Amino acid sequence: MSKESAGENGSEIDALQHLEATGSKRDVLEALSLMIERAQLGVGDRLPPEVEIAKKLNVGRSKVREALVAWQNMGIVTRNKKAGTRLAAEVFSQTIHLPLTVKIEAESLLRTLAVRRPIEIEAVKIATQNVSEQQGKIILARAAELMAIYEAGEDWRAADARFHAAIHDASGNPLFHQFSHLIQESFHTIYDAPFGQVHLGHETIPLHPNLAKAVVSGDVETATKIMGQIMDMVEAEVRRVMEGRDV
Amino acid sequence: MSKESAGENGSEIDALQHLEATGSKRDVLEALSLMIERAQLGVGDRLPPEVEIAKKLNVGRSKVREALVAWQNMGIVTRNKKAGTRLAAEVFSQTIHLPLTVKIEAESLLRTLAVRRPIEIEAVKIATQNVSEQQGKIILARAAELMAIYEAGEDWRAADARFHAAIHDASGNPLFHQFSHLIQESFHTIYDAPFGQVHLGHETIPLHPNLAKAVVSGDVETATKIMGQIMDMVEAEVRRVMEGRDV
DNA sequence: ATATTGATTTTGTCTGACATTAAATCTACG
DNA sequence: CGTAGATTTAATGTCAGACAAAATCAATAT
Repeated sequence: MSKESAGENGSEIDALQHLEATGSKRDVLEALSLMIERAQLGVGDRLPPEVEIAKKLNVGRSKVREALVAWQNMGIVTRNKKAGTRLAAEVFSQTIHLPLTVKIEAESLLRTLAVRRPIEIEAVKIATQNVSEQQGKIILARAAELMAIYEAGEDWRAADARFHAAIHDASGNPLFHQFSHLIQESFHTIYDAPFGQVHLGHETIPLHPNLAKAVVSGDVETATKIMGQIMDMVEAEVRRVMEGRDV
Repeated sequence: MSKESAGENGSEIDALQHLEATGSKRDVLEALSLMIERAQLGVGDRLPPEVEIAKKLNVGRSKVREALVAWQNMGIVTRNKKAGTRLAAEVFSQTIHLPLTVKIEAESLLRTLAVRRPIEIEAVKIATQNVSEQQGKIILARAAELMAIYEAGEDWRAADARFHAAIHDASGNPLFHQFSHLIQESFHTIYDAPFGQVHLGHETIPLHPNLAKAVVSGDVETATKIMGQIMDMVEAEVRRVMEGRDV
């Protein structure tokens, strides 16, 4: 949509004015999001070549590559030799009337959740079956810590990540940790800025101590049920945020 | 285990004799596997620095980085500045008496399956609920193609991948495709060589046409059940291969 | 009309240099 | 003698420039 190919002479991409990226991958992605919004790029449209992006943002081409590959892994863009980097069609197939960046973010967040949900449930199931005494103590401690930080009104997101990491550790399968890490990263690289204030998922925090108890007591059914509830609540919250920005 | 730090003077790592890597990421990982086995490296032991590996294998340092980062993402190694790249403890915690490379591969394969299982089941569930008529035709066609190739005794692995890809497409969520792609890649980058001949999972092929039918007819319960069976059978087959190499 | 060849553009890779970081070593002082 | 802090050093992280490979597009020949 919009103008089919944005790169015919490369002029309107100049919406990407240098933007003072400090150099982190995250900054690069944010700048690109903004650029996409400014230039009104849509399905299949091309992003500027790596070298141009690097020049404009004043970072190395390797950094730009790293960022674009991250998007590629998330299914947001496709990359081919000569054809360049293009916005992946599927991501934008359902058109809604939000600003494009928010649209990408919220939709991707829901897609990410759809993948995260079964992983978290499986992880907690295996963890509940295999948890050692020491690991159980860690899980309980993390839950208590999370609750305390939450009730104190501070930023509990890191504590939340640590709690889930403890469960992944207890599962004994490092891949759960890794995949969750990947997902976590996609949350943060793209969604932190717009959704940061919303403290996505805060309604789920009071459930976590009960989840911890179920895990250490070996109650698989309860543990997986609560984890499912948590995932459902996060999803509902994302949808609510989308609605809120809509209208 | 083994000699604690393998890099004190870099001499015994010379087991990594140049090995004629043709340059693909896969080749680099294979060469490193072999090197680890030769040098009898164990938990926490260090791999040589990137530059050395690159020099020995006659590839660019960027290639070596790419390969090591892939292993890092799979949880096989940890990477820190000065500390270098080390074999991750968790991966080797259960010591069995297989050659180290096979040990890594089979164990990692099982771990990978544990993550893949819930993803595939969730994907087929969503796909069954959302599948369009056209996508259904594709799925049926892929299943038929897979069956034909299998019965002809040819290599059906690519067809199998296409079948699953069709289901992921039908789910409408590109992330399923991406995650599955990541997993598929870990299968191939590490496990293809030793397990290639085994044609891992061949017992499951006759189930696929029924799975396709269940998906297009909207029968969620049957579809998820068959997918679960398929995953179980692959896992059982991996375990059997491990046993076979044991003793 | 179709196939082939060639030019061009863009990503992919290599190389070498420098920045950054964290371990290891050394030094000074209690 | 031992510990805190400063210095050295070795490894990954980043950058920039050059070249390789590939895919598109155009021009040409059959």
